[in-house]
Amino acid sequence: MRPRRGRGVTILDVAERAGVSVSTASRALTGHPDVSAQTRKQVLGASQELGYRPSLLAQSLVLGRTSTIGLLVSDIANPFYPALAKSIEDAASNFGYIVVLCNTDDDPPRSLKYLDRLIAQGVDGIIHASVGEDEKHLSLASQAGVPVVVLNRRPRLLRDVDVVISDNQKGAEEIVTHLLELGHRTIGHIAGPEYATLCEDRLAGYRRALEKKGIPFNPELVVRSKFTHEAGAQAVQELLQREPRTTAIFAVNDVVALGAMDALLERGLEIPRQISLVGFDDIEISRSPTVQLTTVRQNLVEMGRLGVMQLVDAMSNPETHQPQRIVLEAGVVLRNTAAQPADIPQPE
Amino acid sequence: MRPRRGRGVTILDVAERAGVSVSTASRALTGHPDVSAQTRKQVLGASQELGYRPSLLAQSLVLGRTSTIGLLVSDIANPFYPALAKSIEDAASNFGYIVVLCNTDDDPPRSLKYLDRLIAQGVDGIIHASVGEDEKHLSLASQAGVPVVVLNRRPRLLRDVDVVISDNQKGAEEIVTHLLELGHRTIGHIAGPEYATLCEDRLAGYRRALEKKGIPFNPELVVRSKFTHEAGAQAVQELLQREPRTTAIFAVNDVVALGAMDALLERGLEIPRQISLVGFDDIEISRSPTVQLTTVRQNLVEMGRLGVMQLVDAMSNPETHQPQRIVLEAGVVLRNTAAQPADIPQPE
DNA sequence: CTGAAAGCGCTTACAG
DNA sequence: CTGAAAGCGCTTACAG
Repeated sequence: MRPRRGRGVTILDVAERAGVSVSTASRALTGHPDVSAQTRKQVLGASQELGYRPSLLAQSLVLGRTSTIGLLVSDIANPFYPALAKSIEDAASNFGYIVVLCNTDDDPPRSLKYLDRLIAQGVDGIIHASVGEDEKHLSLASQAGVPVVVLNRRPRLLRDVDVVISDNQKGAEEIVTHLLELGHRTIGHIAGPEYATLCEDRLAGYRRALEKKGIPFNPELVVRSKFTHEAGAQAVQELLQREPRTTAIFAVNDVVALGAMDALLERGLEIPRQISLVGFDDIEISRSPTVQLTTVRQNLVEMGRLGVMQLVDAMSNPETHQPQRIVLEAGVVLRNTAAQPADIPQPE
Repeated sequence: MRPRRGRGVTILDVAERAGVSVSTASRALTGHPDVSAQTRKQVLGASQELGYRPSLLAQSLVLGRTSTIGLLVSDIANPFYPALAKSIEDAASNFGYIVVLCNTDDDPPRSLKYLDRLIAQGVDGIIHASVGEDEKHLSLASQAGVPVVVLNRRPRLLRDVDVVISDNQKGAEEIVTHLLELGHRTIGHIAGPEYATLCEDRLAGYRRALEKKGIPFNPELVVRSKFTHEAGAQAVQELLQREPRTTAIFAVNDVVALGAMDALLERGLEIPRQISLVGFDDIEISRSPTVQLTTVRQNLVEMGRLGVMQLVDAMSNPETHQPQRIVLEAGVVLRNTAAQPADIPQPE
C-alpha cells in the first residue's frame, strides 16, 4: 500500500528535516513573526527540498474556512451565464477564492441537493444565480451560517441575503416604450415562467409602458415560455396564432428572442420590416453582425463583480456585514431588429 | 463568540443525544452493517432531530478523498466551453463529484497557480481542457498522484494521462476537401497559435487536403490568430491583404470564423456568394438560422462525458487504470457559408 | 454489537 | 523564540 496522496510530504516531514517541532515548522511556514530568522530559513529550506505542499483540507478543518465559494446557475450552457460565471470566477480568484460550479437546471430538488452538498463541503459563501423555485432551500445556507448573495432575482421572502439585480421593470418599460414610439400598437410579450420574479418585473414594465400610452392591456398578447431557444420559437407561433396582427414582440430575454427570431424567419417574416423583435440581457450573440438584436443591456460583468464584493464582505465580516440590495441600471441598446411597423399586412 | 459554522452540530452531539459512543454513531450514520437495528434507529433519530450534517471536510481528511474534481478551461465565456463544461458537470454529478471551475486564460502561470491550488485542496482528479503552454505544469498533478484527463489537446510529452480528442487532422482535411470539390483553389487558413496541438493538426489536415489534390501549399495563405472573435476579424483582413484572390477561408475554429464573418460582412462581401467561410467545432451559435456556418462538428457532449468516465475510472482504480487516448470522429456539417466560387472578382 | 483510542494534517493557545 | 498538547470533525482497526 502506497501512501494515499502521492509522496505525501506532511508538515511532520518538514519539521523533522529542519530539526524543529511541528509547531515551529507551522509558524515558520505561515509567516508567524515569533520565529527566529535562522529557524525560518531552515524550515523553508526543508519545505523546498521536500516539495512540501500544505494540505488545504487540514487547514480548512482547523481554520474553519475553505476559501471556496459555491456558484449555482441554471445552466452554464445557456449563453446568459458564461459571462456572469467568468466575471465571478475572476473576481473570486482575486480574493483567493475558488469556485464550485453547479447547474441547477432550475430544478428545485437539484438545487437543494447542491446547496446541501456545498454547505456540508464547507464553502465559505454561496452565489445563487439560478431562478428556479428554490428560495426556501436557500434558508438552509443562512441557517448554517453561510452567507448568500442572490444574483438576477428578487427574493420573495428571504431577508438577510445580498441581492444584485438589474432594474428589470424599468428596462422593460423602456424598451416597450421604444416600440410604442416607433408606432407599434399590437405588441406581443413572450413572458417567462411565473415563478421567476424577473419575469414578473419585466411583464410589469411592459404593462406600465402600455398604460402610460393609454393602451389597454390585452392578456391574449402575453404568452408564457420557458427560458430556452426552442420555447421561444414555440411561443412565437402561439402568439401569432392568437393575434396575427402583432407587429412587434418583446421577449423576456435574448435567448428566447433568438428562438423567436428563428421561428419568424422560418415563417418567412422579415425582421424588422414585417415584424419587430426585441429582447433583454444583451448577451454576446445578440451583438453579432448577423443578429443585431435590439435589446436591454444587463451589465453581467458588473453584476458578477459586485456579487463577489458583497459576498467577500459578508464572509470577512460576518458580524457587521449589512446585506444590501444593489440595483443596476439596464438601458435599451438600439440595433437592427426594431423599426416602424409596416402598413403591409402579413403574408399568407 | 458564536461557533464558527452555524449551530455546529457535530457527530458528538448526535452520539450524546442517542446515548452511544461517537464510533457507534459514525457506524450507524454511514450504514455500517454491524449496528443493531435499535441503535441505528436511535442514532438516525437523533441526527434528524438535531439537523446534523456531517462535515465533508473532516470526512475528506480521514478518507483521503474529497469527491471533487478540478476543471481547467481557457475561458468559460468563450462559447466553445460552456457545452463541454455542462456535460462534464452533469456526468461528474452523476458519480457524486462536484466540479471546481478554473479559467486559465491560456496563461501558463495562471494554470500553474490553479493546478497547485487544486492539488493542495485535494481534488480527486483534474480535467484539463485549456490549450495554453502549460503541459509541464500538469506533471505536478501526476507527481502528486492526482489523475488527469486531457480534453481537446494532444499532449506532446506527457504520458500516463488520459486523452479525449477529436480527429482534428481528419476533420480539417475533410472540410478543406469539401472546399476544393466546390472548385476553390485559393483557400486561406486562419490558423491558431502554434503552441496548441489542435491547431497544428488542423493545419496539417489543410495541407494534406491540398496535397492530395496536387495543389502547392502557399504559406502566404496561412495567417496565425488567437482564439478570439476579434483576432479572427483581424486575421481575415491580413489574409485578404496578402491574397485578395482568396475565394474561401478555413478558420481554425468557429469563434474565429465568426469574427472573420464579421469582418467579411463589414467589407461588404457576401457569404458564400463572393467568398466561402468554414470553421471547426460546431458551437451552438454556428447553428443559428442567421449564421448557418458550414463547419466540422466536434461532439463536445461526448467529449465531456467520456472524459469524466475515464477520470472516474482512474480515481476509482488508481492501481489498475490504464490511461487511454480516445479519438472522436469529427465530420463536416454542411450549411450555408460555403458554395462554389464566383467568377466575379471581388469588389473595389 | 459497542467503545476507547489512534490518526487524517494541520494551527494555536499555553507554558517555558 | 520554541515545544508539548489539545483540538478541528470525522473514521476505523483493535479489543472486548
